[in-house]
Formats: sequence, C-alpha cells, structure tokens
Amino acid sequence: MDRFDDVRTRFAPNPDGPLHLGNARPVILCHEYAKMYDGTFILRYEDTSPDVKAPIPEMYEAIMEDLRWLGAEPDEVYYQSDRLELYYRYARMLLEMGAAYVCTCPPERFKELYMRGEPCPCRGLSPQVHIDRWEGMLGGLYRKGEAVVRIKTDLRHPNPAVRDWPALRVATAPHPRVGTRYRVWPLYNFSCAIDDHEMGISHIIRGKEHEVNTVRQRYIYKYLGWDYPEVLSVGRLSLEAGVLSKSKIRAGIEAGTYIGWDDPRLGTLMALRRRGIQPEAVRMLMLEIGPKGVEARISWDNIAALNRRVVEPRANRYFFIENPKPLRIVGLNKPLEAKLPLHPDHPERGVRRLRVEPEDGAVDLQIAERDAERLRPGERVRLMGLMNIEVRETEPNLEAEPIPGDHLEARRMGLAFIHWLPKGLGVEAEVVMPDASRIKGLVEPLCLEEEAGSIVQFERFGFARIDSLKPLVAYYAHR
RNA sequence: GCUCCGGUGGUGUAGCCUGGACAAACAUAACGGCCUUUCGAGCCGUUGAUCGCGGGUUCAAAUCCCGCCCGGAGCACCA
Repeated sequence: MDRFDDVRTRFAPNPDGPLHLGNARPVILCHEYAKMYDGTFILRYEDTSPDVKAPIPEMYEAIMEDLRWLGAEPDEVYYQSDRLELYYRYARMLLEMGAAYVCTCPPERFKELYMRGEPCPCRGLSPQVHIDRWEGMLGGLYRKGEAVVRIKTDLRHPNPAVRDWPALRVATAPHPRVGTRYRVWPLYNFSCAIDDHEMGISHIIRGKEHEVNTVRQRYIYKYLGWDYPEVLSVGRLSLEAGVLSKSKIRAGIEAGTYIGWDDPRLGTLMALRRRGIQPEAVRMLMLEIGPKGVEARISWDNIAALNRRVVEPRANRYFFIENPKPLRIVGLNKPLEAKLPLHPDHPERGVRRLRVEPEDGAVDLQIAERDAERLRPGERVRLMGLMNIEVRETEPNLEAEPIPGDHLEARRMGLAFIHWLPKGLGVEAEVVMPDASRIKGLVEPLCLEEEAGSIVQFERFGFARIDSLKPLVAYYAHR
C-alpha cells in the first residue's frame, strides 16, 4: 500500500471476444479494490496481435458495454495499438543496455538450446549489432518469423519457459485500428510490463495462468529499476454448463451451432444478461468466490440462487401456459373473476383480473400440457385464484366440474394448485430455454404492459426476461 | 516430462499460513412444514462430511512433516 501513492488497478483484455463469467472475477475484484481505496480503475485493450489473435472491431465497444453493465466503468481507457512508439523506445533502450538482444535463430533451434540452458549464437553479440538488427526489423529487413527481440534472463532458470523470453516480433497482418503502419509488435509480456509501469499500476489482479508471466515481467522492472506492483493471482473460473472459451464460441458461431455471442448456452456476460441474470448477482458471486488462488467451478444452481434473491422482489407474476391444452369446466352457471396479485408481497402493485363467463353451464379454459397429462378422472385440483375442481373424464376431452371449497380447503386436501387461462384470452408467446430450445405458450395479456428487458415470473414455470414484446419472446432464467 | 497449484457433506466453496472453543461453517440441492392462493417463487425447519489414502510429530491435526493416489494450470515469434 505505502509503496504507491494511489491504488490503480487495471483490466487488460484482448478485444477478440466479449467478456465472460471468467473475466468477471478479475474485473469485479480490480474495480472493487480500486473503489475501496478511492483509487482508479483502468481499462487497457491489449490488441497487439494482429495475426494470431486478431482484435475484432466491434469488441472494443462490446467490452466497454460489459463493464458498464457490471457496474465497473473504467476511469481511464487505453489502447496498446496506440502505443507502439513507446514500446519501441523501451526496446531500443534495453538493447542498448545489453539487457535484450535480437535473435535470428530458427525457433526450433533456439528451443533446443534454451531447454539445455545454453545461449544461442546471437546472445553474445555486441549491443551495436543488435541495434542494427533492430533497425532491420523496423525497416522490413526481416520477414515474419525471422527475428525476435528477447529479454536476457537467467538461462539456468528452473522454469525453461522463463529463459530469454521473446518481447517483440514481426507481424505483418493488418490491424483493425492502425492498419499496416507497424510491422513489429510487442508480445504480451513486454507491452504489459511497460504499460503497468507507465500507467502507475499499483496492484495487478489477474488469472493464475499469468503466474509465469509475472516472473518474466519482473526482469524488465529489474533492468529499468522500477518497482513491481503487488500481484494477486486468482484462480481460473469454469462454468458447470456453459461455454467460456472464446475460440470454441467463435467456432460454434461460425458453424451455426450458436445463434451469436449471446446464445443462452454460453457463459458470456452478453448471454447472462439476455437470460435475465442481474449484474448484482454476478458481483455477489465474484465477491463470494473471492480473490483466492484456487480455481472455482461455478454451478448454475449457485448463480440462480443469487439471481433469484435479486430478481424475486422485482418480478411481477403472470400465468404462462406452456403447450396449452383445453380443459372444459361443466356445471358452472355464474361468471367468476379471479383476482391475483402482481406480486404476493407487494399488493400495491395491483392485481390481475381474469374473468370466466360460462355459456350454457360450461366454460373452456387452457392449462399447461404438463398439468393436463397428469390429471386422472376423479382427481381434484385447484385452479389458482378461481376454484377447486374435480376431473370427470380425460377422454375424449378433458372435462371437470367445480367442487365447493376455497384455497384453504384445497390446501387442507393437499390439492395441486395449477395455473390456467380462459380460452381465447392468452397472448401467444415463446420462451427460449437455456439449451436454446423454444417453448410455445400463452401469456395473460397484462404481461404486454411490462417493458422489454424486465424480469417476470411465470408462476410455476420460472423467472424469465422479456426479450421482446411485439412477438412476445422471453428468455428463461431459472426457477 | 518439467514448473506450480488443488483434493472438506449430492454440488460449489470457507476453515489450513498463526494446531486446541471445528462433536467442521456458508450457499445450493434433497426432504418436510407454513403461506388470503406458485404440488416450481417466498418463509421456517430437517437430513447430509470419520476433512483424497497411508504413516509420522503432538496432550491435541482438516490444520504441521513424509510417502502415495487423483485432478487442474502453465511450459507460444497468443493474450
């Protein structure tokens, strides 16, 4: 803490895909930590790989959107593709100091040597030779793969991955932001080390997979006499069901398996958002998991439980009749009206009124297929808010008649409470399930007064987010 | 193979550094009850773990030491 005046944390993604649940861990932790000490939270786009992991132009904004949604809007934003000159200056400086060298060995040959802890022929050459080679790299003398700047480290380092690691290489593919203006690009460890210092980062919170990188980056700090930030390596996150891997998602989208980056089967923030998972729930989840170095496997039950807590008080209740089946009530002569609260704990929000008007002593209703299939002649159930009934026959048509008693009586008798809608009243609707399948059904018309994006509870079905109203489409969140 | 992490109720985690109040905590799931109305939400409660295996140190071990087994991550001219 006292080594730095201000707490400055950063989140540094490659804009080659949107954020997913795994990214939320460092994001929330960095943001929370910065806020806790009245510090600064920085977003730095690490878009330095035009060839291997090319940035996707729309993703710059998508990532920003994800951060805003999470409630972690950055105080400062940087693009590494704007900072090439800066990296070049430091590269030259390190070359002049003899702390780095330009290696022109074939990669396989170099690997053989460093695995044995031996220097390659380039390493011992004078700084002047390396400066010349560096000019050559910038000037186009070397093609892709022919020269690379390496940082000198301990060649006997127990971890071979640390030995004389590569810092800058030739990459000629056009970059979406700066085109072909540069042909030498820094590798992750180099630009990251330089920027962490240049941006005054005090605390690095990042995934455990970067632990070796921390060791590598410390060499730069040592050569330049800088103070390395505090590092916290958090474990990787995995989702019990739901894909997080960017490359897999991309392949799935291209193959048409997924409808897009927000396909409900995916673990992207976009997908969670669309399914009605609230940012508060993600935040609670991350804070609950904490900054430990151990990896955590997130279960949907867990996300759902957290989200339910957030969403339950907000969600108005409606009847959604999945795969509607007809139910005829006979022996009913007077009209009835069911009055159901929009929310059981918030009577002030009002009620839903559903009128039932019998003709010739009978009225037709619609109930969910699941309920219809379970009914047997002689069985009694309660139509929520309306009346208790006893089934007379199921073939050829499902028919029942009213029996006396209120809901308390129904409860005493242990009857099931089922939801229903008068025939002809329901609005056609579709619910997109977590496995991307779609369930068709009818929703009570009052639901159309909800706004797109709001969360509702379809009673005895589950919580869902209204995705669109004109055709009524909802995304299923969880029970 | 090498480097580094983990293995705690059905599931996901806390506790381990700084042994003792841990007859192990939280959440979730399951089960049961309640509810002017959800057999799927809510509320209340119950069940459920000899803390990977074996040995050692100690008055005392989930916690410390040794060995073994199992799982994960990293070992790029990716980030």
